Amino acid sequence: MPNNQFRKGELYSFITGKASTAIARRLQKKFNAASLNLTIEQWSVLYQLWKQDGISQQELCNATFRDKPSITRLVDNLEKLKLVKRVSSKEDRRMNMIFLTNEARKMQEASMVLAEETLNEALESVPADQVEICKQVLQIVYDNLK
Amino acid sequence: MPNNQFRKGELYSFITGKASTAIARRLQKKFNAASLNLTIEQWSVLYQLWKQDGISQQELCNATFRDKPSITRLVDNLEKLKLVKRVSSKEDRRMNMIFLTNEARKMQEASMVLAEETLNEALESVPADQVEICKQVLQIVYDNLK
DNA sequence: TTTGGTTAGTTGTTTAACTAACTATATGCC
DNA sequence: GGCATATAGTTAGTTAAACAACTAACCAAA
Repeated sequence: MPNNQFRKGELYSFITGKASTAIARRLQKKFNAASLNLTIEQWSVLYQLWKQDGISQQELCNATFRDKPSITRLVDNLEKLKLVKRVSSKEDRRMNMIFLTNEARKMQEASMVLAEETLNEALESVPADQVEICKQVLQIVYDNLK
Repeated sequence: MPNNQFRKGELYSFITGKASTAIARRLQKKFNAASLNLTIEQWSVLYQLWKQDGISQQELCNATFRDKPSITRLVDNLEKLKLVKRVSSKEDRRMNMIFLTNEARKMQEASMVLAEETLNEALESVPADQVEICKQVLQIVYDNLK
């Protein structure tokens, strides 16, 4: 049974995800305005490290839904900014464990405030139960395509 | 009143839109498998032209939520692929009207079948009313941040 | 008619995504 | 021990996004 409730005209924006783009752009602007010298992509990597420091690049790939070359470059750029450090693992010398610097740790508080602020602005006037349903649908979509 | 029903751990994936990324990646794979030599971004431009041929680059910006440089480059690449043609307007010589070639017109049917197929796969087992709510929430999010 | 502001589009630069091809290390099997 | 295979990460090349600075054309008011 086809589950496609999209009229033709709506197909494009669901596929290309204009809402999440808009959220990312808004957050980026807040970062810039606060002189937080970070891209959203760099922030998404730091975000995982704030949750757990010292994980491997492969674990960052899984956590951020990126492939290995993307993480290599993001870690390159974060290292140039002196926000993370690669430390090769002693147990398995193929692996780099990625560690936050003190400077990166200091950015957590400010950036998380801006991220939550952005979500509040995005979800203004949306009832809580509808946000919950939306989250569930997006999760199922992700799982369906994984 | 804060509307933020996100536990911290979910914040990132809502902001960066892993679901829409997954949809785009799936559709791109279908294009490649079908030897449709198109990126999703190029397809999103053609999609607008299939709806209405001969619109300006500015109208493409609005329709695809992109800025002008992005559309300039996408049209550049589509022109290289001989899928569109720039025709400068006679009424206003600043404007380029973008027209599909015959080759591009031939791609509509096949690519739309793949796009709808992708959406059906993405939304499998999601009840219609929940899809409807999800669409509404994403639209509100977009409008809130516009 | 010219000056100032606006609109349409282009170019340059940086960051990132994706694919494919690659190196180096680890592991498991004979 | 030696070989095949898998895993971790890097490099190269193309496409695209975001931003700033730019050119060209249009338009309106002095």
